[in-house]
Amino acid sequence: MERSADTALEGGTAHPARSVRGAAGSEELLRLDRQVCFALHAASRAFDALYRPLLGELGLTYPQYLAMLALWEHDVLTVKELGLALRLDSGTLSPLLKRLEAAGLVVRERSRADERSVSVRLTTSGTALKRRARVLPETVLASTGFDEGELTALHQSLGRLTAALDGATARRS
Amino acid sequence: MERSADTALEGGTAHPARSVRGAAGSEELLRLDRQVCFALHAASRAFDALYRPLLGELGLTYPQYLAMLALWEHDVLTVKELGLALRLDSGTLSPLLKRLEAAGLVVRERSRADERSVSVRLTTSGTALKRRARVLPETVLASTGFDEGELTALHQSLGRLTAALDGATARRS
DNA sequence: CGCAATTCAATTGTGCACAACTGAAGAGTA
DNA sequence: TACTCTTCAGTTGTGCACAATTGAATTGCG
Repeated sequence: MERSADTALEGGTAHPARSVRGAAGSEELLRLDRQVCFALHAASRAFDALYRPLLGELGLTYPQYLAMLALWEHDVLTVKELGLALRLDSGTLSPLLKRLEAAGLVVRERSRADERSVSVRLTTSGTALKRRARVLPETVLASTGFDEGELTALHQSLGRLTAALDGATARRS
Repeated sequence: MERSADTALEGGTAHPARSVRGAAGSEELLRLDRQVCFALHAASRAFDALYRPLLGELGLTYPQYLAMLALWEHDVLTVKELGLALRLDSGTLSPLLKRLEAAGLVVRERSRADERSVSVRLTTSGTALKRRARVLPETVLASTGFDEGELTALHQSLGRLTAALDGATARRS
């Protein structure tokens, strides 16, 4: 007897779909398929999976692509500024930028003005890569199957969600 | 002269907000703040930051919590089934489950029926942890500031997005 | 001025995530 | 039955992410 995992985990009948509103038991609230955070996590990884081969042709990982996006807009940024833009700390950015530098896309140098900070600047090669990246957004956009309105709504929704979560985290600490 | 990173990166005036609809230049499409994938990525990390201290009290990381959610629903699952539920492969799950086993929350054993697969089963301690986890969903829900309707809409939107991206990734490979 | 507090980038340690691969076990077929 | 194909979990290597710490540079305050 072979019981497919899909049947067991997706179409399962053990937990009848109770009305969404009203006081759902804590039993219901702990269901995996009720967790928005998991849906978010899954969507993020699905995006990553789609981007991975496309970015691979450019020699970039997804977080490296995000850093390049910021640099294509600003040409030169300190590690601190990049961290604010990408919501990443130096522990993540330092090795990432080191790899971008090894790939010849950026150069890093300590600012003369403030010797504590490090400026990250695009090289000619890094600037040139922008041209090859231009096709990416449309390719990915098409893959979502979303129209402009849906996408905007989702984007705004995510923005508010992130702000609310940030606020809650800050209040807690 | 001190120019705050926020001014430079968030409120920047270098790129006037063009109408969302219509043919935006590729220049516009590469803007970091236009990337839904980045908004998703950021929201996911914001969730993680909120969960981290709460889960820390239970001795769990966020992915470990997701695995426990699946197990609290099913008591016993193979690594394969868990991977389908969480969208993770054995390369991620094997060490994660090893840590859960070291923490005494689960036991792993080769199935007698099929010696290839490994069953993951909750221990008494693992089952008991569920009671302490019950408060989490409501705490987190409250932090989002979203009402039931918004949350459901977001959840559904993410579901469709993930399915579409999965489809596109599959067609490409 | 001089010293404490802060800022900034880097490092270390832990854990997640995926690709590529390994090896064992089962399934299907000539 | 014997052979191949597939399935499953685990390992290795690379890279992201964060906490905690370090050390240098700057700022602020007495």
